Amino acid sequence: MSAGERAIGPGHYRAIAAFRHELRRFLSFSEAAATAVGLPPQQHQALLAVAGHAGPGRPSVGSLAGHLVIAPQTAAELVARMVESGLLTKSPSAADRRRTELALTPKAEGLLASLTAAHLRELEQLEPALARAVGRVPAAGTGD
Amino acid sequence: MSAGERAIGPGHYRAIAAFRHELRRFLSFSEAAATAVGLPPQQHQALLAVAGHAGPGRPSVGSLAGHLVIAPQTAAELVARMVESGLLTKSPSAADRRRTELALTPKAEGLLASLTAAHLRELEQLEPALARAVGRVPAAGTGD
DNA sequence: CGTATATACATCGTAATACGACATATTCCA
DNA sequence: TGGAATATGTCGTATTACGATGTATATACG
Repeated sequence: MSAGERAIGPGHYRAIAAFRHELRRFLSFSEAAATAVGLPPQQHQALLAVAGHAGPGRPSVGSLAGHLVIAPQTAAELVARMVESGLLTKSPSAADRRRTELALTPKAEGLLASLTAAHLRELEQLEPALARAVGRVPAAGTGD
Repeated sequence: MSAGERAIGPGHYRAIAAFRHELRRFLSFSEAAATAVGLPPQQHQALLAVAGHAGPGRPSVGSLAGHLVIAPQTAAELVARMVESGLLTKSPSAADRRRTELALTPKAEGLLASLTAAHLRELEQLEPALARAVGRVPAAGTGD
């Protein structure tokens, strides 16, 4: 075959399907854990993104969207729901008044700490399974 | 602190947030790739699960649900949409007539092969980033 | 300085998908 | 055989995402 083409076979499908299954198991656990404490899954992810924000200062609505890989207006709606339910506070940025800076409320900090502890335990189990699943994905063109 | 408690700190949040961000980037790529060939993301996952089915014989609606970690009736609805659009075929199981066995149509095989080639390329890039992100998650209780 | 353009956030209507509750057909078992 | 369990299907509802669009603020440039 010519350069750039890839031969796909049953081995590829089994390996990638197994990888996706591991991802889904973890995501399913995470959604259930969030729901169990009364938090929609996306709101849990937003709390984590705000608390784990890398740069200096507080994250904005736009940087939250970037971190969650969602459209900016989707992040704005998500934030509005979370302010409404007492999980986030918004404050206009002093440097750029178009921006809204986000911060966790004490209530949100408590929920996030609890959820994160559970996730750390789950991740300790997921890590080997996920690494195994990724490692078993054959290199393209070598795989059935 | 007492046994079983976990001290959660900024390091945990940053590490787990980074891990989730890597997952989201991959999932976002995958959704975009599926959509680009006219396939809803869940239907792409269903094709992969059927093609990568581990056991002997063909997968049923229920085993598809198990693999995708969704409720059985959700899988039944998904399958119905896919049969409607010419991606899957259903046939009653000879051994247990409650079950419906699933198979890909040639059209679906073509789409899946194309998508899988693209995903193999993406996974080659994701693997190190994901492994790095998982590896940076501190052990519970040691983390800020 | 003032206008054009870009950026950040917000609002509204629409679409996709998942689940709970429930229904039906088939199988298993006492 | 009768009843419980299993597999799939149907329907109504809720969540959430996005495109299109609007408004406020910032920036570039002549």
